[in-house]
Amino acid sequence: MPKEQLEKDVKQFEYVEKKEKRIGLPELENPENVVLRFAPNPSGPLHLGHARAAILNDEYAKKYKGKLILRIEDTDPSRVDPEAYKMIEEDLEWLGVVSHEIIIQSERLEIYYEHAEKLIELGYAYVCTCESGAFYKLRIDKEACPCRRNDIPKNLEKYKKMFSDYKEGEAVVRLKTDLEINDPSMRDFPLMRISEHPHPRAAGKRVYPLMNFSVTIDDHFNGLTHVLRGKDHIPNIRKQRFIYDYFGWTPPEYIHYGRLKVEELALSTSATKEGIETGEYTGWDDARLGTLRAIAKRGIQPKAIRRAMMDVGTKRSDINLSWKNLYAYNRELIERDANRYFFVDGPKEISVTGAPGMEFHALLHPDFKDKGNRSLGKIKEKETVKFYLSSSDFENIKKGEFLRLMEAFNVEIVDKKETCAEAKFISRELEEARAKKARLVHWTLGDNNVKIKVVSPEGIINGYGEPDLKNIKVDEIIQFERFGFVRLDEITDDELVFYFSHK
RNA sequence: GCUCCGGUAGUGUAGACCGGCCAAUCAUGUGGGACUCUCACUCCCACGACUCGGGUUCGAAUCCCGACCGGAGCACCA
Repeated sequence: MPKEQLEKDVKQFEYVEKKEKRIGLPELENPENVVLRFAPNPSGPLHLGHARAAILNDEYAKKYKGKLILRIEDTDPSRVDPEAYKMIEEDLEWLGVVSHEIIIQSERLEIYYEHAEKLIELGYAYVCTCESGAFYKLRIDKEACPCRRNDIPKNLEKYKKMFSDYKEGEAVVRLKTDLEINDPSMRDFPLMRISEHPHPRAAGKRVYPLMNFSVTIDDHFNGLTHVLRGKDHIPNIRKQRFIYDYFGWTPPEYIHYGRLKVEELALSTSATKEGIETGEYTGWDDARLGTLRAIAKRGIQPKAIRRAMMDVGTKRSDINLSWKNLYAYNRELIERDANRYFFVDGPKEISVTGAPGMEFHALLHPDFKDKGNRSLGKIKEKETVKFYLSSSDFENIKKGEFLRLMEAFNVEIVDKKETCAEAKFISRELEEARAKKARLVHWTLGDNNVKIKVVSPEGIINGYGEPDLKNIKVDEIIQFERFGFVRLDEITDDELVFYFSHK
């Protein structure tokens, strides 16, 4: 026996073996020719909750060199937002999720029709024209409705009429399950229904499959090997199982993850939509929302989200995702690329006398000198110079205080009023400020600055920024020193509009 | 109410299947300190958890039972 093999065998019996640390996602059960799917319903753009399903599916597809199908589940015409199809694809692209195939259920209605008919022909399904309340009552008592007793030709005839005669709510196709099942919703659950609501992509159609039916048909015909979805779908395994069995198909492996809540955030698409309509939110990308487009606008990197979702994994228990963790991952990604600038929030004037003429410079990034300098402006000798301080710094200063204007000089506060203060020049040396443990504050010049607006989830912050801010480009992420990271979203005629990322 | 599922530090996570190496991992956070012309970065130190009660066992975070807490489902939505 070769030495290598021997070592391997010995290792198997060592208890140390099982303590090897798992990295990344848990292994899949039967990972051969893996086919997965991400199946959102197109009622709006994707949010953080969707990101979990999308990313985890993507990671598994990559891990096993499998295939990921994007399946758009648009079989409830009343909940379809025509814009959503495009938005979902954009959001996935931003996330870096690669789908190898796109399936839109409203384009596959004929397949569902055909299979519903097949189930009727086989005697496994029937068309039920009972009033829904009446059926509900019978079902509670585990009793069959009159339609269940109809023969196959009769059912086929009624099925045809669903496409022409019956109105919405008048007929459904039901699967014959078992009236004795303890969960009433399992008993002869519906497969197809009529909706007269116009479908933006399936004009003229009025018969639609219900979720459990279309999902089963598609999972089967698309060769799904593994299904990763929220635990709210657990009961559906049982329902779908009936369909698999009637057709003689084998169901895929299922993995169900728990509910994901995000601190102080409502992820619900329908509630968001309502908020947009009433004007409470500015749009799908409102900074307060958990949509991916809102998060992107705030300069959060897709990789930060991916890492957070990998962290979270596929556990069954519910979790509460913390923004702090997400921000920490994001900071790690953007820190070294984010150049530094001064921005004063809620500017308050401070006039300084006796300063020498000088030019102010600072590094674009304190850890990378080769990135070069930025110019903070210049002043002339003996001029009374006006500076702005942020309102929080202004509030803290006291008369007689020794203060360091960062990258400039040291001053002493001579007088302080409600909205402005006067100071006199003392010295230029930073060391002196350090020795006196003086406060170091950032500033902008009174006459050479850029108007700035920062949009944050908490509201809008106005102020002034240093002149070199004119050089940055839309989409660039920078750090306003002692304020936080921001992303430039828009340059308007008179101001720069930033979105706040995090501290 | 009925039927399922879950509970490890503030948050997320590893360990659980196969009990001992776990006075419990890693990340984030928080507190303190060093560095720094930022409240960012970096470095150091500290803090902080097996929901509870029984049982099995020489030994339980891990197995069993119960309680409590949390969640999901109980649609002609997905």
